[in-house]
Amino acid sequence: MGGRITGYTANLACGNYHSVIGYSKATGPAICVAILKAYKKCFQNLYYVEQLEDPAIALALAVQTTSRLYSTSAAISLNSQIAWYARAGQIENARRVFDEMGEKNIASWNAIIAGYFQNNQPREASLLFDKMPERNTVSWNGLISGYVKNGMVSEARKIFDMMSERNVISWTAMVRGYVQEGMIEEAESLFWQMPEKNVVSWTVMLGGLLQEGRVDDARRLFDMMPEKDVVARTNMIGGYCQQGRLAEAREIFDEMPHRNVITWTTMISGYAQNQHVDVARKLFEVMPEKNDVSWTAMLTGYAQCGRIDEALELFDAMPVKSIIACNEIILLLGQRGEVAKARQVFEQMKDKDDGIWSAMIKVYERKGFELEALSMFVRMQREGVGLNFSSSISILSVCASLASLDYGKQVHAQLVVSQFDHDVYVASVLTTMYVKCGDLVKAKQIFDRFSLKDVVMWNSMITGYAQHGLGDEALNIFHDMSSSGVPPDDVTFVGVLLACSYSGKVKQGIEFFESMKCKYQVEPAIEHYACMVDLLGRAGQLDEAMNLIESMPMEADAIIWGALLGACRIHMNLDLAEVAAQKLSQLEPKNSGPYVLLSCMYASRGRWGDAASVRKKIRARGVGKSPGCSWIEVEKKVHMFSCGGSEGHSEQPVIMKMLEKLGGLLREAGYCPDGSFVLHDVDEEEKTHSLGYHSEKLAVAYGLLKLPEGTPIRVMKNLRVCGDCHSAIKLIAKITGREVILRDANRFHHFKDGVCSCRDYW
DNA sequence: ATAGGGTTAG
Repeated sequence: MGGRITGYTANLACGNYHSVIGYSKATGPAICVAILKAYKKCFQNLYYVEQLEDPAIALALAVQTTSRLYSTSAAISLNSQIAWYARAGQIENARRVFDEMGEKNIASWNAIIAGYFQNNQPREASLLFDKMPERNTVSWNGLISGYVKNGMVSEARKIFDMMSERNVISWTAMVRGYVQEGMIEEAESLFWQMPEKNVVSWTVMLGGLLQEGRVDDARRLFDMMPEKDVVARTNMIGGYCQQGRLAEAREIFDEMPHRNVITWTTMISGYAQNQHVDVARKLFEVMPEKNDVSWTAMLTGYAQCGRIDEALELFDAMPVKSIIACNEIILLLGQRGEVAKARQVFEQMKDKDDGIWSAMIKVYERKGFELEALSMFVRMQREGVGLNFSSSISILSVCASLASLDYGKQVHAQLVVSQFDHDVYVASVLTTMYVKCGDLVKAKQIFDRFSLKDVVMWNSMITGYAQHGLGDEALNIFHDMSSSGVPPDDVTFVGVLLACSYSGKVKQGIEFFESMKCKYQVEPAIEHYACMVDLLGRAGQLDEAMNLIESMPMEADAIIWGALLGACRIHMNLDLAEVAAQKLSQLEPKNSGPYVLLSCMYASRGRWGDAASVRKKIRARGVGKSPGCSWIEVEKKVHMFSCGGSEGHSEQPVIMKMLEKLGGLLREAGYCPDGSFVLHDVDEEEKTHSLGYHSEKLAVAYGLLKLPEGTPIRVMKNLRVCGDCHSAIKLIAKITGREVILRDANRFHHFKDGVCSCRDYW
């Protein structure tokens, strides 16, 4: 029987799985487990074999498959069952087997203790260790490695010192512990003290040096090794690859007597990560055996150098789609804007980790599918998936752009529980969220709690104050930032310039703009020019603004022309407005907004002929408003408005579909639209108002009028309020005597008694 | 089999 076990091991190592199965004629319980492992490798494209978490099911499968061929009966020992359950993360089941078993030997105790360590319960493990009737070296070593796994190196060292008889494994585990904590000197000194070393100990030390980036030291150690096996060589290859020293890596690779999957994968990923994807692909094609890790390595190689089509092709061909590969593909598809496809990959995954959820949410957030992102968040809550660092940041950004304070607070609460809120970056995003939702007090509270602020933190507060027109407060923060020693970056100056712009500090703004380059070494980017155009324009210096646009080192974009157009509206400069509107219509052919605005300007001057000719231009281009819908949130009740659709209601079904979808999302998100749903088809409105009303905004205004008296109106989706809508809301605020706070893409508008208090509204 | 080493991502 012993001989057969050796045969099995050798065959397993060489990948001759069918030979392994051939040995099962004379099988015992231990062998049966081995067969299963062989099966797992052999049938790796059978997903359920990979998924076996229950030894009972695994056993049934083994008996079924093997007995069909060789009439095998088998059992898995109770000790193995303990380990099996523990590996699968089912520590309760492991404990049940342990508690129910009649006679426990040392191995049973060792197994359950190791299980608790694996499942990150070091305290329970050490309690059990104290209760053990007798201990052997395996028990002591298990304790060392258990503590190391849980990052408790000093505890491990105590045990190590306490042991009366240490073997190579005890020493190696301890060295590994120091390596893991980056305590490389301690690791080295212990390593050289070892009374006896084997390949594994050498490899652990080698890995430690490589982890520190000391490749040449590692190579010296490597050359000193009395024997080198696959693992040691693979380790060395990986080290060279990480430094981009591919030639040296390849030399070791070529000289190796045996290579396994991991060796090949290491080499392939080395090439892929160093801009040699095609070389990697050639190796990938010839490698004798691939697993999902090799496929994933190849895939990420393509992904990282932007060869998306090849990455997708590889993904489709993958027999087992690893979580990592799915993650990569979801992000890639997202970048490409193929959001629905990304969602499909997401839904098809059998088990999702928290990273996958954040990837999907990130895609939605980046691509502007805010409601979908929120709906994913709600689904996460329902399925008990906690927020992690990345998903909480995405959700907070979504809350910020929807001005959804309710969800924002929910996320905040969870961040407090998980203590992620101690992180400066998270806190910065949190601050931004409160700012965008209009809660400046809360934002400032969070901001003040951090004594060590980073740039992002400073920026979010400066920009926050600036966006609310609190120029002096913003500049005060900038002043504090300067004295704190954190150097400002490009974002800081966007905030500073905005602050100057919104509070009319023209001279100061120009000074900041000039000093950012010479004093702070921040090169002005297009955003800064946009701020300056805005600043000069608002102040009525339209020619200066135009001169700046013409002298810019880069081509002006839609934001810049939009800023100029806005300024023209304030100061009624029709000539420049024509220029700006024309540029805008070139840059954004589908956006009819600029021409609508222009026609309004002519109309307000009584120049009906010009207004009509501009509207003709809009029609000639065939641009209608794209169908869309918008919602407002009033005391947890949702009011929805449809808008757009070209003339003749041709897109009405599309809109209705969108509304249905939106309604589903909102219902799922915990709103109760039934009974408080207001659907407005605004095309009707549009007919009665001959001039270019922005129907969506008008719908909102109309909706406000219909709200029950005394209803507090808090926050809206970020609408861009255009002139006509503005007067409508103003009028309604006067009629109803109700206070309305409305968030624009740029700032807050405050309507009371028919007066709007936002300073620089055009 | 119960203790020690290597590969894929944010």
